[in-house]
Parts: sequence; C-alpha cells; structure tokens
Amino acid sequence: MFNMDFYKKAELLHLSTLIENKCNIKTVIREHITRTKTQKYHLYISDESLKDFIDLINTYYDSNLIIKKPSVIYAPGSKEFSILIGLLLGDGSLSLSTGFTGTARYEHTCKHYDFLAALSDQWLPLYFEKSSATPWPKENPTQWWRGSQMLPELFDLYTLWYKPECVNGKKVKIIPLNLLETNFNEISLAHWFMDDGYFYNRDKTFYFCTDNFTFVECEFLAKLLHKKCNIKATVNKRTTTVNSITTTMWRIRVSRSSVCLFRQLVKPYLLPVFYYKLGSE
DNA sequence: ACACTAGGGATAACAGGGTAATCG
DNA sequence: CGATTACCCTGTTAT
DNA sequence: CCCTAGTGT
Ligand SMILES: [Mn+2]
Ligand SMILES: [Mn+2]
Ligand SMILES: [Mn+2]
Repeated sequence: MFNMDFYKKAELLHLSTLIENKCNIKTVIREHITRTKTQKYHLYISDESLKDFIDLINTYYDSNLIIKKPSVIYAPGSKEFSILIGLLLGDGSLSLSTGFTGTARYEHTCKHYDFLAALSDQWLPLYFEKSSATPWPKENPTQWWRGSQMLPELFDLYTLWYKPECVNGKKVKIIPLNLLETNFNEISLAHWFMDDGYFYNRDKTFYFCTDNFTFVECEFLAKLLHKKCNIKATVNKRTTTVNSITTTMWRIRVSRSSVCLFRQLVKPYLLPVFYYKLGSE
C-alpha cells in the first residue's frame, strides 16, 4: 500500500490507470482522514494483482527485499525490544498517530518520576530522547506524563497489542502470543513487575495485576514465566463487585518455591524506587 | 507452611482526542 | 503557510 | 495496586 500524501485525488486516479495500463497491476484508491482531520488518499494494490506486483518488485530488488520498509529502531531480539514488551505488559500504552505511525505513552505518579526519566536515560533513548516529561495537572501536579516520538514500528506493535474492536468505546490490550513466545525474558519480567507487580506481605509472595487480560492470556503468561525464567506461577481468581455487578478477573501468583529466584532475577533491572516491591522474608 | 478465594478502596493508571508550537 | 508533531487536557476505572 | 481476612490441604 502506498501513502499518497502529495497527490490530489484526480492525479492519483490518473496514476492508478497508468499503473494498470503500463504494468497491468490493478490498484484501489481509498480515502483516509488523519486524526487531525486532514484528507489523504492511499493507493492499495488489489488482491488479484498482489502476486504480480511482488514478482515485479522482485525482478528489480534483492530477493528478500520485497518492499522497502521504514527502518526499525528497536527490532525483535534486541534488549530494548524485551524492555518494551515488559512496559507494554504493564502500564505502558500505545496510540495511533498520523499516517502509519504510533506513539508509546506513559503516565506515572510523581514519586515514580525516575521511571519516566529512565525511558530516555536508560531504556529506550531513541524513542524518548526528543520528548520530555510533563507534570499534570499544572498546579499541584500529581502525575507525570510522557510520550514517545511518532514511529512506524509502534504502529505495527499497536496492531498486535490491541484487538480491533472496542470495549465501552475503548481499546483493550491483548497479549501478542508469538511475540512474547520469542522475545519475553527476565528483562521484560522486571519491567512488567515495576509496573503491575506487587508483594503480598502476609503470604510472602508476588502477584501480577493482570486484571485486563483474559484467563487464557493469564495462563499463557504464567506458563511463559516457567518456560523463560523458570518461575513457577499460577492463575488466581479475583472477584469485584461494583453497583451489585460482580466481575471476575485473574491475577498471576508466583509460587512460594520461586519467590527467591524471582527476587534475584528481577532486582538487577529495577530502579531503586521500586525496591520496596521486592519485600522481604 | 502453602495455596486459593473473597472483597474494600482510592488513585495511579490507561486511553481518547484537541491544539499550540514547530517544521519544511 | 499548511501539515504535522509533541504536548496537553479529559474521562473513567481496573489496579 | 495495596491491603485485610477466611478456608482448605
Ligand atoms: Mn497493566
Ligand atoms: Mn498498572
Ligand atoms: Mn504501576
């Protein structure tokens, strides 16, 4: 699909017939309104011509370079990508931006300011170095907000981390199974824990607040902990009643036999502000 | 000693979306 | 100067 | 998220 920012619709129509006549490739023009209400047009290769199109491209480019993609800053396999996975499992959120880009966003209470600083200082500098954290609300701030640059690779991640439908007018995060299967590690675990983990002092064990995920997703995550980090974990039930409506949610509990290992594994990656979450025996 | 369920509560998250500032 | 971006504000509740 | 509490093995 081509992003035809610079063509008026009439010109694009002309281009479309030109491509069909000269190259015998059918295209479709689709209207696209950006978030800031600017009208644009996108030129898609129709399904029936897709194979021809790829063949054509392949005769002019290297074998595995089918379509020139925007360069990726933090690719799967990198340490930064594993960090990003942990952040998205936790309190991070993605949103779509103009064109085919996305933004990663974070909001934290003031006492966790270090977390927002670390986004650019330690963890994902190329995403966050051009932005700054802003306090909110203006007078008597209680929280800090920070967004990444708009980036194509974050658009791609958005399509994996959010299901297409809305729930109550909002997108809900889902677990991209394949992505985690290959990229989750103890670094992801540590960042996830800083966000959504806590220590249950009476029973001396760790929980993850995975309320927004389904039982199946939580089960997957618990198994992932065992497979990737050798941490035994189970899925526990939680019921909440609001206005006499009870809803069931699921949380992940680290087994007592894995608590020490968990602590060792995670501590090197934690910011000191979150040491309190590690608890003690 | 461990594992699991039930649930209260207040805010620390999440997600939607508008616009001033910036940039080519 | 218009298009795009980084920030800002809001709504709301699952953490 | 953090916390209190109760049950079952
Ligand atoms: Mn979360
Ligand atoms: Mn959270
Ligand atoms: Mn958090």
